[in-house]
Amino acid sequence: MSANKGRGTLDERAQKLLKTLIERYVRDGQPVGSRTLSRETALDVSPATIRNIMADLEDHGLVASPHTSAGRIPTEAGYRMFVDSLVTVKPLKKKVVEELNEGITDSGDNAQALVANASKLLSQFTQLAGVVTTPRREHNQLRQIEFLPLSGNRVLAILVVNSREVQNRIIDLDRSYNESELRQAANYLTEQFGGNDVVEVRERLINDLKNTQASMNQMMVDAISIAQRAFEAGDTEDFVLEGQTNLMDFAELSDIDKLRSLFDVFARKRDILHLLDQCTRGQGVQIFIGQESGYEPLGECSVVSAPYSVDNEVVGVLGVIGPTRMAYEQVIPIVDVTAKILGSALKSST
Amino acid sequence: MSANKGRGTLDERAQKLLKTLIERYVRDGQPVGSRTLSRETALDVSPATIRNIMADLEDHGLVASPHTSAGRIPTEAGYRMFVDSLVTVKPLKKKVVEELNEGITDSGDNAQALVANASKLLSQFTQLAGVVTTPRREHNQLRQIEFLPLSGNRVLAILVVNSREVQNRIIDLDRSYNESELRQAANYLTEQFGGNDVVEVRERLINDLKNTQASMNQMMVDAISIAQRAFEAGDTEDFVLEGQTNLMDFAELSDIDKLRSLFDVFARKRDILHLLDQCTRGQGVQIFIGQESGYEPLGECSVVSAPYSVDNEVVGVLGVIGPTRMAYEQVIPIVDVTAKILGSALKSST
DNA sequence: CATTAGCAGTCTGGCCAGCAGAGTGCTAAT
DNA sequence: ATTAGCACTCTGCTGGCCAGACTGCTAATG
Repeated sequence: MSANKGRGTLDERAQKLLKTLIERYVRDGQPVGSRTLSRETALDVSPATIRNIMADLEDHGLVASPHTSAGRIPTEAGYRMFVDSLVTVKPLKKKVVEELNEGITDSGDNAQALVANASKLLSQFTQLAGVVTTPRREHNQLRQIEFLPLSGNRVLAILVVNSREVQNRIIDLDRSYNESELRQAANYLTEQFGGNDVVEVRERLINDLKNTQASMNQMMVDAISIAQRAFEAGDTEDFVLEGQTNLMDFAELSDIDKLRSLFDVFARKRDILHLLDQCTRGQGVQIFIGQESGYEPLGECSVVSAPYSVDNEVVGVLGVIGPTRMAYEQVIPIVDVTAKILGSALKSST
Repeated sequence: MSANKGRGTLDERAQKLLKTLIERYVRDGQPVGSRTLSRETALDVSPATIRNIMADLEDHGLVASPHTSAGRIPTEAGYRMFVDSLVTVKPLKKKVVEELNEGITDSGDNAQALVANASKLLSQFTQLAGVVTTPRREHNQLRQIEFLPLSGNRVLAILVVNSREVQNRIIDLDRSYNESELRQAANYLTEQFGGNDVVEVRERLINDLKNTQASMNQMMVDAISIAQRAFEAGDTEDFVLEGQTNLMDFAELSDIDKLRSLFDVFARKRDILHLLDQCTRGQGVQIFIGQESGYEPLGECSVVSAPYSVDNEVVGVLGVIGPTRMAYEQVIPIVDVTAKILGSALKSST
């Protein structure tokens, strides 16, 4: 038994064959036979030899045949090996990078529009479904607070953070406040905490309320309790999915039931968010192949994702979702570059 | 030739048969034959008679047969007649109304959440796709204006309207303004225009700028030109679509290409918005059947919609989209009631 | 004269056999 | 170790066949 058999490492030739097999299979979706493979490679070996090697690859669990007299198709393990060590990512053409850059930069300057556009571009350029989580900074600088009285004991709190994001929340209070009370409270808070991190502000608020309650006048106490309520609910995390209809073109998803459960997962959002969350750790492009994601409806799908950062802080994840049989060597650089562009676009708009 | 033949009006018996034919066809999607129809009705006529009547109905263009030896299925004209004069809408059960009511009312109190929930409920209760346009009032009462300086000549304008909606826009100006200038301008505008209708404010702004420019001090001119910019861009109208995956269960849409073009229309949004816009005129439930919508991808779909109002003013449209073969007698009251509930829910949250 | 029974005609959908095409695994030769 | 050759197998397509379901027509009926 020679080195390229059994559980050992793979022959270089075998690797090369696996690579071309996957590339070929990705191209036209048909199981690849030995004859085709022998013609495709420059190795100059006969189909018979290829058949032997294919048997080895099958032992390794890297390829499989759908039935006796079909060619081979890659298994998930095969794809895994491919993306880990075999794939040669083509650097993107300058023109493509420019198009991406313009597409994102030109999309107005609010964060939501940038994100939506990035998602659209991802789906356009890859012909898969693009997905981008809304940015979510650890460090949100509080700029200003306003309170407006509503009916009953309710108050509309408006927080301006990071100089262009506006959040507003309705808070229920224990008693009603008039306009001037609220204005005083808002001014006090803005003065006191403006320029500080939101999380930090929240902590200081909690402390202040506990420790110095006695020494503060009623207005400040009120202001703080109002503000505390306003900070309670964190931002709702979310993502923008575009081009999901692209997925309907793939034969492996033409089964309407599979497609439906896939779309249902998208609509439910929770699972996808959880999955994307995992991509936050680690930097650079990450790939989930098929079952690796742990979600059944994503069974025959892969996720290629990359976190994007502003000021060296990871604020979100973007990527594409498509069938396991996708052109990784093209998708990977697109995801990679888009993440970088989006990151800097968000930065420059701050 | 008797009264129920040719282009004349329809026999009562013929109408009854058309009705049960449609009800039956809606139920199980199969062409309905004369034998079935004779058993289904209490008319006590033989299949042969039914066949004669069916021939009449076919002359009238109300039913058609897919091929020689199949039963009949309703045409679009048939459905049209059905919904116009034949259908007996069952009033909803109290329990259902309550569930709808609670489902919408309990969904927090911002408008966006209410709308999203209404859409979800529509899709749940009908097993079709639910759609609700975001409310858009003619009369938006301006409550307050704030300006915050950004980098360069840009300013973040925050408008509070109708006491709980907050809009913010970034505007480019011809020169930069410092914080105190902006505050003055904001105060001036809020004082001057607070409580007025946004559209009206805009008009007054344009006039003021033209007529009295000379007599105003620079600050006011600045304030007005800033505000004018802020009012320029109208609200972006939009809709919330839920449960589109429900549509994948219908046999008439199992063709993946039809499904795709349908979903593409949803994603493009523009056409759907235009279609829904048409439902604004006229009150009560409106129905588009198949080609009537004028949009090709909606070929085999119907839209059942109703406008919803706050304070007697129509502010949006909601409805469901599903295959032409849908249970109108159930869908119609659901849409109707949901529109009313959503309207009053929006009112009470003002 | 409307209604009905009966009958011939027709279209679909499922089933099966047969066949070409593609590819494998094995064996024996190089 | 590689390769040529061969027998074998599995798919996908085609055409024929048959049962089932309806219709439209004609002639009979109250």
